[in-house]
Amino acid sequence: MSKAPQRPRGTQDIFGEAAARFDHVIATFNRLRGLYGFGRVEVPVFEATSVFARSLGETTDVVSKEMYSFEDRGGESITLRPEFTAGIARAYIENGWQQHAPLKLAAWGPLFRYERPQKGRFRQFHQLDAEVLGAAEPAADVEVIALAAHLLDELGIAGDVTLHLNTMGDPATRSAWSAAVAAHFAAHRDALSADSQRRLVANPLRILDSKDDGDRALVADAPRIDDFLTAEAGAFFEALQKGLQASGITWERAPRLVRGLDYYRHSVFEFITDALGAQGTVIGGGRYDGLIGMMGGPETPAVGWAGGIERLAMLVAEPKIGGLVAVVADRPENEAFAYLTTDRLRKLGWACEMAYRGNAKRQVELAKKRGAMAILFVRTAEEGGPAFHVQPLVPFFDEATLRSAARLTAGLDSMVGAVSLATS
RNA sequence: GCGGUCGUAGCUCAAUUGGUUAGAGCGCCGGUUUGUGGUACCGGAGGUUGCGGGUUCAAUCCCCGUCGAUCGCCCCA
Repeated sequence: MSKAPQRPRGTQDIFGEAAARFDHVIATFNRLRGLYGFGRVEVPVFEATSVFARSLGETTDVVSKEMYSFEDRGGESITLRPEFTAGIARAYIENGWQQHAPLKLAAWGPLFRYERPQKGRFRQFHQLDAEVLGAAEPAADVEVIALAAHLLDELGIAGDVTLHLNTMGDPATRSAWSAAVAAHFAAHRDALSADSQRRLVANPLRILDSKDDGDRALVADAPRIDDFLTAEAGAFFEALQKGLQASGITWERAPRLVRGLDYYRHSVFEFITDALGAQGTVIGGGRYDGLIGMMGGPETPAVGWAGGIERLAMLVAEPKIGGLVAVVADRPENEAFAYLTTDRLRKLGWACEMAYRGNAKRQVELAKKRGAMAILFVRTAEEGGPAFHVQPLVPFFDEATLRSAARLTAGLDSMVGAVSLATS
């Protein structure tokens, strides 16, 4: 047992009901992003380390300790993608996608971060991602947020999740506010927790979401960004809120919600639930007008979000699994008819399966255990062709469904000859 | 990186203050019964108690380490 291979820490084998939830989240996302005109984009799962290192700037902890980086055989430093945005930005620059701007893109897939696992936090995890590149208008922010809100609604979890919204303003706003916040906390340095004294040097804005009770008192009368907004930044935030309101989206103003990296501008938002403990952010995003320019591309405004598939999957209701029609040959000599029936059913769009082994009785038992919707017994009619007996197993396997089955057998009729349909 | 809790059949869990051949349900395999079929009964397989070391006459239980899981902190792109 101990010699058997064990999956690496923080990875998961997703199966059964959990896999069905996972799948449901992705399917819903794919459907909705189509409704909003977001095209699918595929970018590499690994990139040159510099792609992520640059987008993360000098956040040394993140770059040095929390990325899966290694040297390939050519001696190049490679990193497993810890986020989508940097790779998409790289692709945008490299392929000259500015010709397509404004470009609406969607992606989903695995991401990797070398972190201590917690509830809803893994080393290989999966995210949905939606980005609008090359649009400076607040309408783009409205649209990506609307997509996120719609997704939560379709997943049936909108009631558990709150949209927290803030603005970082433009660069002038941000630097003025940031400096004021730093000055405020510096003036009360001795009252800050040890962690926050460290933040004061590394990233003062992060003190705003400290969990320390003592810090919170100081945070309460920290300078507010609203007092530093330039006319332009204020107008942008105003337009965003008007757009959201007109779209029927509700939100909570979160004046202390921030992004540490300074290429973020204007909108910052997170959809948060309290149903998942400390890892309550289910979708997070914002506008990152400074990123593409910083990575060496043309100055390009952009806005987007990413959502944790695992976290979303934990919140969705149990999807109904199964629902197959089990085809059972009453006797071995009916197997050929059963194969034919199964084939026809599938080509007519019915989900169905035949058991691999066991006699008819056993197959019935297993079909029931597996949650089949109905059992279709294939028999031999007195005239020699196949005869069928339908046994519904679930309440919603109703008359319409039975009629469809009748139509199926009618189709078989022309192929096989004499057919009789027996229903109970 | 730091701290708390946890780790016993395939799964969910038991096992009196450390005490003899570590149990049950479900699942799995086989049989009987039933017979348009989810039944009931009988039997069977399956564990070096995560792994390694220590204390003890004796360890699932106590101690140390390690690997995982879980909850929180740090971090959060």
